Amino acid sequence: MLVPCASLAIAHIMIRMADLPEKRIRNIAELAELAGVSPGTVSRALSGAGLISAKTRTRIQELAHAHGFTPNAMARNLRIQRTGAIGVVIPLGHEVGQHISDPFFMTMLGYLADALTERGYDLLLSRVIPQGADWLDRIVDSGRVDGVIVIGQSDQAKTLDRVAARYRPLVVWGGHVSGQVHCSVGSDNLLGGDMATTHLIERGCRHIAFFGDARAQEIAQRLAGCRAAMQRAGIADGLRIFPAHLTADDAHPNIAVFLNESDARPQGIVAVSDVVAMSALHALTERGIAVPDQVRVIGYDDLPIAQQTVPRL
Amino acid sequence: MLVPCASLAIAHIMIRMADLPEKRIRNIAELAELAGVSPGTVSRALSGAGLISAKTRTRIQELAHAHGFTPNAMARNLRIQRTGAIGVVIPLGHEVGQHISDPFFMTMLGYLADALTERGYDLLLSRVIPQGADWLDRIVDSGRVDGVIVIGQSDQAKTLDRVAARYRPLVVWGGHVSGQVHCSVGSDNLLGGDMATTHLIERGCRHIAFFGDARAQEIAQRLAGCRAAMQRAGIADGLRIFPAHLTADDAHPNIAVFLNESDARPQGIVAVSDVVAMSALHALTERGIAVPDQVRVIGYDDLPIAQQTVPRL
DNA sequence: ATCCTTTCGGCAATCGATTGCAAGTTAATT
DNA sequence: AATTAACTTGCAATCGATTGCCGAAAGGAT
Repeated sequence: MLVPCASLAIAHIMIRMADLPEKRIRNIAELAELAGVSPGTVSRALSGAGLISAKTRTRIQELAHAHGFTPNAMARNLRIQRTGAIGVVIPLGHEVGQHISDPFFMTMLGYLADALTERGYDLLLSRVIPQGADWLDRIVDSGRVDGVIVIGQSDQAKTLDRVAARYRPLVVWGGHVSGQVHCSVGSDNLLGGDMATTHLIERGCRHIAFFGDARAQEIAQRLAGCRAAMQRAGIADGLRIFPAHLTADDAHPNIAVFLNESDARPQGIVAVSDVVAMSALHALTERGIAVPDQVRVIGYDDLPIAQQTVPRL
Repeated sequence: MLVPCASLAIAHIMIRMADLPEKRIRNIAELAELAGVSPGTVSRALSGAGLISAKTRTRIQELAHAHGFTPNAMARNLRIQRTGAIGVVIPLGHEVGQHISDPFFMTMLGYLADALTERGYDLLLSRVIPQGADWLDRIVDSGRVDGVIVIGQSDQAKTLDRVAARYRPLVVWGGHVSGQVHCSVGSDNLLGGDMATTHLIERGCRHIAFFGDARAQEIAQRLAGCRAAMQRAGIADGLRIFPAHLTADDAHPNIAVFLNESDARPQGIVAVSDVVAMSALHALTERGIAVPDQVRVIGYDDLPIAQQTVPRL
């Protein structure tokens, strides 16, 4: 006999539901029914500005609060065509092994998160490995974000330009080249590379090693700045370039190998990022090479963590 | 005469639109009209598994691709009640000044982002300063995420328990206390605190300083472990506690002040996190105190950045 | 007491995609 | 050739909230 069992179970459920301090309200319509008004009225009561009497509003708001009801944000987003979220995209084009846990990204992300959440935006993070040309279109057209921040141009300048031509709330962290369509924010890589190199030259370095993979636009610009400074000092042939990757694990052995080539040991190292610089520091101290007495090292990003190394960068 | 101007302008616009390789398709219905089928068919063609003939599918897919059309993810999410995003929440209850840019959060976030994006999930990040009891309800009921990860219990154990009782896809990074309702993942803080302290005791430390604010549950547990180890060694009165905050800026002067109290300088420092430990290292080296010869320091999190300090933690 | 002005709240369309059901078309079998 | 089976595709409801428009009710003025 199934029927008695079923009704017993149902009765049980009903009792348990009655035990609960409140029945769970799932949408505006249910709350409207409970309050004896129409869904539209509930919407106006909860979302603020609509024309509605003060007492109806407070009554409905209290009811909503008592039942722990929060209107579904996605339905709202769909209707008003606004999400309150900014997409942060990290394209890993030239460095497939690089992870978001890289200190540079994390620092960037941290500051972005602070700034955005302080302004009431949420942050939708995607790490993409660009394959095909529509990776950015998918994010931009997904309707899930009000704007997009791309961290690093990687090797995707063409895609960025194409999307930027039709989608305005797009900002790219990275270098700037004349003629580019997309809006980019970032440091002056050319000048930075120049400054770093000049700094080393002024301190007597003649042989300088540049650690970094010039396929990414930003890095290429830093290298160009570095070259310019060397040329100005008339020691353009003292520059050696090592395509160190941006991950610490990768950079470290790379640097170690290089240091073993004893001929023409550089007196200065320009590292393309602080992570690489720290990796270099490490390799140097392991071999008992004094920094900065024998070899000077200069990094780039000025990450907070770089302040904690001994010796400091 | 406005009319000719207007029509000229319109003609101009139309010409420019014709110049474009394709007209922009904004939704499934427009693409359906273009393809001469119904919206439902387009949906089936693009979303994969539906019953539809192979040639209609490829035809529509090519059309969609040619026009750079991507279906609106939010509408889809609303309908299928799934978002493909996991909410990561950082409640800053006891430490209002703490930012996401704190290295511990960043490291956590980095690994989470790697793991989630590798599994096809996006990551919706919110930093909340809990006020009122419904901060977590708002996130959980917003309908924007399929699950929530809370990083750190802060002082919100009650709220976490209440929400966990009705919402299952909720995981909290933090300590575990018997009787708690919410599911937590984390290190064994009690054991960790014990191990760190024992390590120092074994190396001859009798006076030990604990740096950390015990209001947060995790930290309280680490302190308890520390106490236990001291008691076991019969030197329970050698422990001093300093409520250092979790930010480096805050911890540093705190520690400096403490070190100036020359009486009973500790031989060992148990720092509640690596950031605090690094801060302590800093303050010590600034004063020319040898680590680990005069004072030993031990941290907690084992962040990658902690490997880069000299001396190592 | 009647008329006019304001304010309140309900109805229904809308945002864009998904999907069960049924109708229509084609292929297969007897 | 007729009947059945198997596919395709269209129709329309649905997810949950927002909002323009219109009728109803309340308040004020004469």
